[in-house]
Amino acid sequence: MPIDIDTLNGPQREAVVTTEGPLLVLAGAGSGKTRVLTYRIANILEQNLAAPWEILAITFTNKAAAEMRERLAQLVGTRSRGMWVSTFHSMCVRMLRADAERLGFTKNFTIYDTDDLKRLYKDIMAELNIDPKRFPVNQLMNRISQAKNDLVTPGNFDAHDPVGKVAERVYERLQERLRAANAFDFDDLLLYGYLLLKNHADVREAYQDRFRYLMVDEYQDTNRAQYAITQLLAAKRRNIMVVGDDDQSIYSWRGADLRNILEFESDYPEAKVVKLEQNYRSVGNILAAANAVIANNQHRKEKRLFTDSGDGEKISVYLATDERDEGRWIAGEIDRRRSEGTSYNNMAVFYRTNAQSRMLEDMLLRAGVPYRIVGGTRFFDRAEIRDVMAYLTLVMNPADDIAAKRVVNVPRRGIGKTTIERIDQYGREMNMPFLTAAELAVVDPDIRASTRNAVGEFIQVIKDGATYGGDLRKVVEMIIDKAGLIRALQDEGTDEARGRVENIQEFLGVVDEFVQTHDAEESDFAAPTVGEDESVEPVRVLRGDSLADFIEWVRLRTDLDTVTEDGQAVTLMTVHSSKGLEFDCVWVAGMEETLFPHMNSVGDAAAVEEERRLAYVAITRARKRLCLTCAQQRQIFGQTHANPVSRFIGEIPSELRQTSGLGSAGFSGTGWEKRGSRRGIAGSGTEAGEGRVFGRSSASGAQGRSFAEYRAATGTGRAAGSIGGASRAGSGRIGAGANPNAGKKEGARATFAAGDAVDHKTFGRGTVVKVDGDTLHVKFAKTGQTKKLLKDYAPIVKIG
DNA sequence: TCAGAGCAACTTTTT
DNA sequence: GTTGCTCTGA
Ligand SMILES: Nc1ncnc2c1ncn2[C@@H]1O[C@H](COP(=O)(O)OP(=O)(O)OP(=O)(O)O)[C@@H](O)[C@H]1O
Repeated sequence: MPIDIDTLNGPQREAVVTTEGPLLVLAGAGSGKTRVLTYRIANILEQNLAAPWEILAITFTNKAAAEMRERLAQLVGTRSRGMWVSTFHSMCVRMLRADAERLGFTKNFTIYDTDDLKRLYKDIMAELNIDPKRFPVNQLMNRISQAKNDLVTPGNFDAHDPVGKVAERVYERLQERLRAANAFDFDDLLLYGYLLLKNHADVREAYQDRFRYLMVDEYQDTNRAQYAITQLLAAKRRNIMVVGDDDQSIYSWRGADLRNILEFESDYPEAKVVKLEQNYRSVGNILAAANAVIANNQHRKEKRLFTDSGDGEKISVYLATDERDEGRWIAGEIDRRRSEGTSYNNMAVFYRTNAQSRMLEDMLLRAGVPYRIVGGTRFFDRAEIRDVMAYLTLVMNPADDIAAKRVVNVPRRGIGKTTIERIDQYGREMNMPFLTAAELAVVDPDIRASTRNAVGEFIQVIKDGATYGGDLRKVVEMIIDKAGLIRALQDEGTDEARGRVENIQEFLGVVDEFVQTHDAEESDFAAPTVGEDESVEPVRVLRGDSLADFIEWVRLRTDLDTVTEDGQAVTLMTVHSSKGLEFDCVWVAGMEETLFPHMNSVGDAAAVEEERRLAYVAITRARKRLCLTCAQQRQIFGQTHANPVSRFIGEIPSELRQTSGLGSAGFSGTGWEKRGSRRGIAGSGTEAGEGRVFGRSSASGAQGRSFAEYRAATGTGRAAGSIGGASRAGSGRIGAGANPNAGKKEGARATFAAGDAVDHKTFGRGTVVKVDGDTLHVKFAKTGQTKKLLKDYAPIVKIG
């Protein structure tokens, strides 16, 4: 089946058939860059110019990678199987797994996320006697992260300011500690990936020989490390295609450097440049607005961008009185669009900062609009899940001190701060991992016998864990069991503990999901090895049967990766997360000065330009309809601020806009949005036990989303089906609107009376014991306490 | 050694 | 509005 390049326009086709030599596609939003890249790969495969293992495609997120793989499968069927389509970070993990020893690490290294890393920083700062008051951890972390992204190693770190001097010391110690723990942080993946290629010529050549074709999407947001890796990989064959839009560069704070794409032509003087000028995504008005806004940036390459589709509706601007009104209006509009036939999946609400999601969530909840949130607290960030992960990690990598210290006394074994400190210090003096030092502590007569026993017990859990074999799910279950994590929680007997147990059990569901989505068909080609025969097809490695694979998968997973078409729900996310996506209807909330553009950026011309690019990204995600909202006043930090309307709104020509709000104009309420009345969604009651009305687990308190919600959002392909009823039940409860139709009519205008069963977003289920004007007295089952709540404000709905 | 209370700083954006 | 830290009393 030849691929159908007739659906492409002239320049797109040109890019697709230009298979040899460097190629730059620099083009505006929605012009089909990603599509071109995908078709180009399909074409290369179709023409037998390269085998699938000889092609490397880099995307910005894992989700984008998965989508591209899927798209390729549609185009060329099974031929694309096993191809390396991944993010820079994932690719580096693979490279490092193959050759970790060269860098003084072992294959079973751990990847530290921000939370782990912060612990390590605090540890180091205590060790080096650095006062976190004078030198904030975050500041040091940023500084060092920046250095890593710029490929500055501790030896080259040359700072003269006070913070820099301190950072220099911390950086040096950090790398020592990470190496000792056999761990990489996110930035290290790139840094060491680069160093591996740079310093080991034979390894570098193996990669250069393997990959005949190299393609990088979203090239405008690559940082120095990613750029350098790309350069090294492409150096030999120079068959590199990069795709991007300088107007969509929004990650400079993470080290992304526009020069990488702007200077592509000087890096590769023989490069062919293709411009795409037709936008296939948005209607005329939206495109005109985007063009007008971005034109205000001084430092950019002028680009033409047109569309053949009609003007469409005007851009609607809603001036809300406050953030509550804003959310309420958006919910109402979503409802309206939905009744006009747009599915929830084709709608999205964006915001500049994660903190803004709270009010939006609350209002959608009241409106009965199902939503899913991208970002914020993740399921895997919950304490109990992190504990489980720490045990698993430790079994795989006993040198991981952060993990060891995290769970040495979880569940409570009576190992206190003093003992931990003692073991830690001994370990550091003797230059050995915490776990080894702990082993010696078992025979240390200076430590109480009971404590020594407890330490011995802990070590045994880890040692036994390493001997378990077979089925991944079984292994994980056995480790959890041996550690006694569930038992300890059950003994607590509180509702909160029960919620945690539930989460751990749901975590086991994640393991199943992982195993099922990583079957033999999904296996990837093994990493290149030194001296391999180019003509022989590399073996394909199943990356889904080991603890190491699972842990890596969890670590590199982001919430964005969980956005699927499964279930009907509106998507809520930051503008940053929306890059590369598209929706029929888009609402952008918080279009105010100091929020968007953010106050930290105002006053710095370059930063304002980046904010404007961000606005450009937001606007260009919309296919048919765009609404921008702002609030006259808004609570930030618990204080009320009155901010002017964002300059970006003013930059949209007024004839393209239609303004409403501030009072009543343009809003036809239906009654539910009034304070005090609401459409509670009586739980569809699919889950055994307590039905959850809210997206958060009522049993486990307010931290993070419930797994049910998470899973609903994940429900990837086949896994969703195989989890079966549970999964479907889950997807019915993404966010608020359990069943999109439920509660729509009859649930409206709920008032409260004594005896009503209610569900509170934070406190869970309860019963109204008394109604006192606007004040409800609710007795909550979980705490047994009675709380006074203002019925107009509390996130509460009537159930049953 | 540990739990709970009280308090402080926090939020710009993420692989 | 929350999360993580310190302090205190048992
Ligand atoms: N030649 C074409 N004919 C019809 N539709 C097209 C064509 N090219 C692209 N599209 C559609 O336009 C939309 C945008 O394409 P794509 O996501 O590849 O653009 P992009 O340039 O990568 O966008 P952005 O930079 O904004 O992420 C997609 O829905 C795609 O299917």
